[in-house]
Amino acid sequence: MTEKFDLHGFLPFVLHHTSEKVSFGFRDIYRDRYRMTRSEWRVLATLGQYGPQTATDIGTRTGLHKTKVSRAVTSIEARRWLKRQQDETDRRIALITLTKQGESAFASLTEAGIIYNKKVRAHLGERDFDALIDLLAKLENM
Amino acid sequence: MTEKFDLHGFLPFVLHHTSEKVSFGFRDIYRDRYRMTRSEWRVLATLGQYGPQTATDIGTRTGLHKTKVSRAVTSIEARRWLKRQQDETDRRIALITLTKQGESAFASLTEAGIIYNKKVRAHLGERDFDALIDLLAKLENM
DNA sequence: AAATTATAGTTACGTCTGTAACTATATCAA
DNA sequence: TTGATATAGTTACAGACGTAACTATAATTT
Repeated sequence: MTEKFDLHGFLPFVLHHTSEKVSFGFRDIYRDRYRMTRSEWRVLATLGQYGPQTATDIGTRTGLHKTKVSRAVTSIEARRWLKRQQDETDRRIALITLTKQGESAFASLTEAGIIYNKKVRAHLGERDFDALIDLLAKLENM
Repeated sequence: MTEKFDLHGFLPFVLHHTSEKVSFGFRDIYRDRYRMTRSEWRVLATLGQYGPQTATDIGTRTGLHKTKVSRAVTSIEARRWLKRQQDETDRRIALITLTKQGESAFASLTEAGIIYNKKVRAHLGERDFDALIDLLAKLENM
């Protein structure tokens, strides 16, 4: 007896669909306001939230591939939103730090992010929203 | 008083990160077995699950942009995994149907999909897994 | 110390994607 | 009926991405 496959219960499919849908609304904001890609936004947000760190740290925290991180860092650097300073004792790595302009772009986007997130939370209901966040966090630690 | 932004509670960010992580494992399967892209797999899966339908239907069900659907359909057609037959009364649309080869690729991948999904379900726990699926479904209908 | 292996990060190349413009057909309005 | 608008789907172009190969440096092994 073979089991039946059901797309609605297939997590990679459902998760991706929902993720894209939820991301759209906020993507418009950072794209229209600053012409940023998703990778760039994710790198900026990680630097804003966790402070100065290496490219590898950013990759670990965002789940972005190191080439995406590298390209995003290069392009954000070109806007003067971050600076790199090479580590003296290990010259392979560099500490990446947001500039004041970078911090202020981050502040501007997080302000919009909080509003956006509230909308989603209201739509879904606070209880369900919080439960969802918890479940996703649990899933990330697999 | 300004609220503090927290990436861990920001749904677009968390959702995308988790989605990519969960998708990786299964992506390897359809990529290595058939050299398919994610869009192609999603189109194939939708045709397999819901049967013959138009490109617009596929787009609605997958959330894929119509250009992605168009390209995926063209490339799956080139493998002889689907056929299109133009509607007689509305010649803008075509009904897309899997061939036997398409059905058998779908069967092969869903078999692997069921196994993969079970692993994730076991990891997360059945109760949590089912709760997560329900919450995502609720979110999709926003 | 020299050779080997591992890690951080970048780059080249081909593929995939997003946007906008386009073709073709159908529907609606005057 | 004609003209205007809407819908289905494709395509061109530029930009983003994934893979693998690469450079540079550090750590480990012999």
